[in-house]
Amino acid sequence: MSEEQLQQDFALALHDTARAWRHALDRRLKGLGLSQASWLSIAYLAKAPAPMTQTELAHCLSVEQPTVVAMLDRLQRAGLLRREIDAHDRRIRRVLLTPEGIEVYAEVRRVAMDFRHEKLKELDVEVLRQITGVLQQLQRTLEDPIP
Amino acid sequence: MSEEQLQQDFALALHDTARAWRHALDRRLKGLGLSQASWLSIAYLAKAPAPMTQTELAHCLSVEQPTVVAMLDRLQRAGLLRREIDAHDRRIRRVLLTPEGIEVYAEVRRVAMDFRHEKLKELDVEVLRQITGVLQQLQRTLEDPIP
DNA sequence: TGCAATTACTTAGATGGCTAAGTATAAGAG
DNA sequence: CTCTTATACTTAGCCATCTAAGTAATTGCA
Repeated sequence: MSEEQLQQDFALALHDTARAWRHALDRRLKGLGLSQASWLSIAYLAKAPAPMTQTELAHCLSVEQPTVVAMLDRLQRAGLLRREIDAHDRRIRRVLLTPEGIEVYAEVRRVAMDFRHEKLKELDVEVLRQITGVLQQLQRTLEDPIP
Repeated sequence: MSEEQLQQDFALALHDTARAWRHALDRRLKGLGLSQASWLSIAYLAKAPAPMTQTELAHCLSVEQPTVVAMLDRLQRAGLLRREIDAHDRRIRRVLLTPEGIEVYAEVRRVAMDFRHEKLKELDVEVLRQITGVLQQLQRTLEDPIP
């Protein structure tokens, strides 16, 4: 197989596997009414030591601000969080999970952890570590603004 | 690092790297007015030995039929393809690239190939081969309807 | 042969991503 | 102190994906 063909296969496998992962996890989370993106938002909010701003959340998730706005709108409608205007800077909204949001996070966290374990347990730990490292390095290369 | 943490890091790296790849390639293709998904559709259509049906294209791309419908609507509006009702089965629309579509494919193919080479050339071929294999295997596991 | 089931495509409406442009507020330069 | 600039969020509008439900045409069984 030519190097060119291999590079094409890799690009396709990266794309398809990421989608298959998201899709399979979304199906698993469907009963809880949350998709992977929503869950990730809630996870970062739950783990933060203090209420985050929307911009901080956008950085954590590596998405743009309007994406966060829409996501929070949905989660707020679902009663899982609320926004509070910062006391010292009226431009800033701090995002807080509601008790219901905290509860949902606990359940979803377990489901996601089980899912990862179930899908990855067959893989050798060293292989997984190596692949993770290569992907992280590739990600940095891709985000390099030079290209 | 615990195995659990490693699995979490892998899941995140898979998701983020796939998005970074798509994003970087989309930026590169923007001058040509095509996103990665559009380009992939055109590539399959260009390489097919005979005009494909929309269902066949959906299978190639591993997406659902409505996704293909929307994609083809856009590409048709852009003048890159047309649909023709099959002579023997009036339910079927065969998709044909226009001369302009064929031209665009030739350009985009070169850009995508250069992009892949540029981003992956630093990686050892054997490592790339191994990762591709693991991702493909994982994808099959994820698509397994059992879970 | 005729109607039920299947198949191919479309429409409707949701999620999740983007860019570009708008609004409100704070910070800083002069 | 004022006016420009920068920051935080929102809105508007697009692309890509999904599921569910609808339409048109064919297949196939009784």
